[in-house]
Amino acid sequence: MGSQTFNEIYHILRERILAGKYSVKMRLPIEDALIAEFDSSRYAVRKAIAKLAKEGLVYSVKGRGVVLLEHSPQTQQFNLALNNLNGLQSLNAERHLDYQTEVVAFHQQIVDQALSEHTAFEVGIPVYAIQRVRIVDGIRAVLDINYFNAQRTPTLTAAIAKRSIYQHFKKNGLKIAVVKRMLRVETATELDQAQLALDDNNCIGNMISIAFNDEGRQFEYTESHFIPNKFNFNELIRN
Amino acid sequence: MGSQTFNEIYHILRERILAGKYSVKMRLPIEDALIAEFDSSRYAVRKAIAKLAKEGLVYSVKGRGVVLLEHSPQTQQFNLALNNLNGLQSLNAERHLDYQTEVVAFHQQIVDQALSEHTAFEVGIPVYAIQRVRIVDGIRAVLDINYFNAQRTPTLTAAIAKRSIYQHFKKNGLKIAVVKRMLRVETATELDQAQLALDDNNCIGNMISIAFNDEGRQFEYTESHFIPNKFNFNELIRN
DNA sequence: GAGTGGTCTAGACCACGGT
DNA sequence: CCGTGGTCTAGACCACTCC
Repeated sequence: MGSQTFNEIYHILRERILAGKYSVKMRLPIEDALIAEFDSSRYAVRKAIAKLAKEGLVYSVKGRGVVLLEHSPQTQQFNLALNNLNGLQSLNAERHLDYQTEVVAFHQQIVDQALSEHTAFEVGIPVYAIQRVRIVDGIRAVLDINYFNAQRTPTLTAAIAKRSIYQHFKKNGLKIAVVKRMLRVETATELDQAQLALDDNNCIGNMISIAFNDEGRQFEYTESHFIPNKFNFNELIRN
Repeated sequence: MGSQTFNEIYHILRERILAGKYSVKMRLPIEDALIAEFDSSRYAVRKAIAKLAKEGLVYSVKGRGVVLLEHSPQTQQFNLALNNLNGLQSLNAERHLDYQTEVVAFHQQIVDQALSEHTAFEVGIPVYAIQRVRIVDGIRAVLDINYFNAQRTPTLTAAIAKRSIYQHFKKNGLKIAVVKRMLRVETATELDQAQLALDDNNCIGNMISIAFNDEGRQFEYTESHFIPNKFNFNELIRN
């Protein structure tokens, strides 16, 4: 995978940028110069630059060139992307926090009208309904409320839910193609108050995820309720 | 702009997808068929598909084809992207809420060590420091705390801050290239409690934005503190 | 093995920025 | 005007999926 032309160019350029090699002019060399240096095609060079741009390191201006973005320790921190598809791991996975999981509820049910309206699952299909608390550094930090389409996921058990559902999916050949996410701040419910270490806070962050397999079918609806002051979400917006 | 080949193909395919024209097979026609139909190059067709994928409508699988993602009213809602570069407008701009602005504070200052550490501005440079409350539907919903590099932005006044700073920038030729964002949930400060309609809630959402001009220079650091239960942020993650 | 998307090459012309 | 990135074409070969 890493031996693709554009990826090699990307990695070399990235290293040079972070080492400050282009910081005098605040510009990347022009495309023709990079094509000559790497003895490759324009396609590969442009794809490498596009990857750098997606990461927030550079910005292309038509008619002028490829500009480097200023980067400080603070703005660098913003580059730790939220691109992890896994469940809790997406929350500041880079810290590699140790955590335990407590399964609060585990059962199967049929989707009714009310559940259908917010999960987007069809009425009548069977789902696994799971509630788990994630204990991070000894703190009850996250309440995960999952609904998995039972027809599109391998068989689940409470024991699997205590370990890693996503690893279980991976082992059984379920491929996650796309996740749509929504973030909001909400007043804590009684369930949140009971399960999470909110201290004096009476609100939670709610990360709603809808996941699709590689056949385009939704197999998951999840709400992750998390305590304040602990988790960050990063995003990059390009013009 | 809209007459580019790939953009035309994109719009046509998008319309067909939303009209359900491909929903039987849950697939897009293969690339060669689209090349033939639109009498264009593979480049244009692939670029159109890439745009659909970025939007969360399709997903390409090597060796199989381009799969349509299931879309329901709920998952469609997730497509309203957070791609607006403007300040408050990025918060659910599609609703076109009427709002008023109250300028709470407006002054110039020099960046000291403490301010430098969280804004990423260099110590010693002059900045505009502005605090504004956004009153949405009569509710004090957002507290914007802005710092603008005075050397890289056109002259600002309190009157401009009451209207639109971004329109003022645009008129004066400042181009916003990239915005890096961070989202978190925090315990409300005394300032938040004083300025926002928090009711019984004691937390806020905090959207931190660092904006760069098209020369790659940071010109803005902003914190937008917003009340719970009112704003949503969407995101799409692809594998 | 046939079908399909991913990568790559070698060109061409256009649109925009700066001089 | 020149230099630059953006779009586009016409091909080629590779990697993966499915039968």
